[in-house]
Amino acid sequence: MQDAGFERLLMQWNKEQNDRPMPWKGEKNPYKVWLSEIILQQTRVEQGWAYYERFVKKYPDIRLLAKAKDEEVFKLWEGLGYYTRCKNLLHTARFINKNYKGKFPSTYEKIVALKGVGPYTAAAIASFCFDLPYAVVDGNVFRILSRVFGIATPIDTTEGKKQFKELADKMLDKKSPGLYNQAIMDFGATVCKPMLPLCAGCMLNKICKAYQAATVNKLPVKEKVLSKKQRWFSYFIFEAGEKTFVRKRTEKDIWQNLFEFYLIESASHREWDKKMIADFLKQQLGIDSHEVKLITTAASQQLTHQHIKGHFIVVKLNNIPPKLKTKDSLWLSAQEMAHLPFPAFINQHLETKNVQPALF
DNA sequence: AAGACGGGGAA
DNA sequence: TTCCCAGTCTT
Repeated sequence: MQDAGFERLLMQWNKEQNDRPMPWKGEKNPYKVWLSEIILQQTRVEQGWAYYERFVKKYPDIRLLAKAKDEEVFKLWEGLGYYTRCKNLLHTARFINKNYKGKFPSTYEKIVALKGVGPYTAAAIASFCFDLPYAVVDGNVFRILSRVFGIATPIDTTEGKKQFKELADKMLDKKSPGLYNQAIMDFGATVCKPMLPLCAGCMLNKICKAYQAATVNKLPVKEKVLSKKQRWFSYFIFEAGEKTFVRKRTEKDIWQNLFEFYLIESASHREWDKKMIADFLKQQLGIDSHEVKLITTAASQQLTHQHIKGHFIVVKLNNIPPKLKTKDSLWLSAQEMAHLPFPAFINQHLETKNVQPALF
């Protein structure tokens, strides 16, 4: 395939027009680059920015991160999503601290072997920190290459991934891989954007196949359509004295390692009134005496593959029922709870003051 | 090869 | 609402 000076034009754009400041830009410290790349996986720069700064401030080096308590790190990650990233972050920090004496590995093979580090992240670290010739292939690169070279191969297929990776490797500026990788991602984020790309003023529009064919908004091609699962969560917030019932989500599901209240899940909408609550508490938990303080209106949150809806029901108890004294249950004060990470779905309820009691 | 995994911003 | 984001891991 004719490259038509893609690399030269991209680097020219970078030199003349790229003005995109980011806290990790130009960073050579592999710990900080690694941290930023993990935070930025499937996450917008604007969303990850403040998280990166908080992490660097709290854990200036990998040793301090390795020695931190799990809950403390998860609390700092709270709200960022994809929480296995946080789990792997801690695992890898401790792994490097123990096995590499705190020194970040400097070869691609060793970097890509780290938990939570795939081909993209390894290429980013290797090129930014060690000037190794590995091309990053992220969402920006798929989009730019498919448009500039007019490639309609679906990017979410094995064949597509292979084709774009080969092209990306071919285009890479082997003399300055770090600069090139930074440039192509900045270009994708600021010019060759997913929606409303700035084609008119684009320095590459003369060589861009999609621009010439007016197919920019058709590329890149994705084959799969994602289906969404509907779930309904009824959260009972049990309060006994100053303590609230809380448990850790350990099952293989969303929000693993985060905390929550007592959960009843149903496949579809479930409405509660005082009588249903009384029956449920009596039959399932052996609770005789209680006071329903609040039944919220439906709360809702969109996730990528799921749509979560549900109620929060605040119930005041006179004492802690035996059935809620299991091994995985915690009864905590508000202050203790404040140190724990919760899903955004729950935090949005906790922070919302406009919860209005349902009529009952 | 397909599915799972969050949350938020923009259109 | 839908799409997509500096992807990776599991099944």
